[in-house]
Amino acid sequence: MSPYDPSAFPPFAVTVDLVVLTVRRHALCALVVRRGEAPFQGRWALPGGFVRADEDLAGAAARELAEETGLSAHDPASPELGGGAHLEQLATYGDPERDPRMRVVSVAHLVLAPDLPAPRAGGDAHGARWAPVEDVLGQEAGSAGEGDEQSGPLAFDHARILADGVERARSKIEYSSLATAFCTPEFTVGELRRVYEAVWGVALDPRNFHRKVTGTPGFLVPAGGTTTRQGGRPAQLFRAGGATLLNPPMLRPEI
Amino acid sequence: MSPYDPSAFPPFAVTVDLVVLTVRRHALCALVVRRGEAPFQGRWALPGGFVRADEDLAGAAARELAEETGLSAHDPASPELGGGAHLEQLATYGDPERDPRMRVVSVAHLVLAPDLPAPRAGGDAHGARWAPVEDVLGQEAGSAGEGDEQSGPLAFDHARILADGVERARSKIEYSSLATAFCTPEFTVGELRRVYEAVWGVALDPRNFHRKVTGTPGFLVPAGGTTTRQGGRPAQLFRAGGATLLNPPMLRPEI
DNA sequence: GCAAAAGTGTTACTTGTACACCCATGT
DNA sequence: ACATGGGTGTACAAGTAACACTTTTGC
Repeated sequence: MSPYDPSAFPPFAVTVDLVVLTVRRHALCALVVRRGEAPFQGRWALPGGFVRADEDLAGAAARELAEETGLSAHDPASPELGGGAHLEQLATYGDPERDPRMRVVSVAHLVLAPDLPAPRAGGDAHGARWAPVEDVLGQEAGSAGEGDEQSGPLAFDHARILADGVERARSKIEYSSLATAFCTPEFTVGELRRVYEAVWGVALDPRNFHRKVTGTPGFLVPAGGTTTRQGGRPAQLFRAGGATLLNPPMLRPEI
Repeated sequence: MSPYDPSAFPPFAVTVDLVVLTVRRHALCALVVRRGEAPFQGRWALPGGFVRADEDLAGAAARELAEETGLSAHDPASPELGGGAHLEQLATYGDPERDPRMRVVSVAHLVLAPDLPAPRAGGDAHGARWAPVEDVLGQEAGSAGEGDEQSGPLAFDHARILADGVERARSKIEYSSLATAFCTPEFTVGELRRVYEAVWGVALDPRNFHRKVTGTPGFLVPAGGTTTRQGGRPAQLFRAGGATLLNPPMLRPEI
């Protein structure tokens, strides 16, 4: 077979799968939908779907995201849309056996969103929920859940995709301002710190954290007001600044 | 269209493209091949080809690499094969217009290899060369070359893919031991330092660099002998140690 | 001897870390 | 008054940066 011969090539289906992460009740959670059809009927899976013939990969991911959650994506390449979630390509999964029916190559995308109302079951999903990643990726298969929420491990290779997405998020907030994507447009230093604590699963020193983020030029810009929504002394409100790279990085505590 | 409906999906061609990087004569170079057919006939492009129906993405990338260079890839997931090059997935490019003939989704892979003999033009490529990335990505279009080597910018969106691969390599050697993939199995501290200098395009302090890499446990292991192949006082030979993560990272000088 | 590259020592400075301590609100 | 979270000061440890200096080869 000659390279790029337009007439002879094996046909593939191309899909996008979404790792949608948020922070809820001090835990990192992922959006999962219940599958309505075989294979893996009744199992939880990542949201996703086919790429259409005329759309690019990021466009397909943004469309699926809107269909499943109502969120609008805000691709860093495109101009700012207020309130949009962060969207980036994660990796591509193309094992010949990953879908028992046919050859499917899936381009996984990572979405980081602020805490949202309960997800709406959009499109063809028969149910949707925010699953704590610790539960769905937990080593003890089938024992960690609260009961009826458990339906075995994720469908297809989605556990692997989710693990890769979580690892990407965990490492990327170290050296970028990505953690602000988990916050509402205006947030306090403490809220941002609780994001780091939930994503990393560690406790950070509030004093040193405050100095670090407020002392990095361009990372945070004061939004003007204060809030007491977390209790205690009123805290300054900030917005994400223009700086996307955090140098020196936020250090993740060992173990 | 229902998700995962095996009968109705738009057909895609899936290819792998390779960003093969090496360090030659103090410069970071990428492998490019001359296209033998339209479109972009006669232009330089990244090596690549179709994914076969029964192979996975990394397998297709390793096969193309062997066909174009004779190199064997050493996927970090699989056991160590002596002398293999580092191979990892880079990103996927799927703009509907990226290939004028049909819908092609390309899964780009990044390969880091030690300095090799002149590339052999394998398979269907009508020529192959190591192109300094500074030349092929240089801002001055058409002026930087030495003359006959120039044939305009890279075909398709390959300039973008190459830029992404170079950026990945530049950032990843900061916090991992990946730079050793550019070295022969046994190398000196000075040779490793020249890799960093070539990839980053900066000069590093030889004394501090030596302390940094030899003082990081597990990064380098003594191989036993010495060499004077770089002139001067004999230098100890090392192999890459088991440590893949470099903590604290090697700091890339500003600007 | 001289140049070149490999290593070691030392010092000044920057940054992270672990605290003690005070501030401003709700109850 | 007290609890809760916000924010500042400070001392110590650790790591970087910029050097001077010695070692061992080839020419």
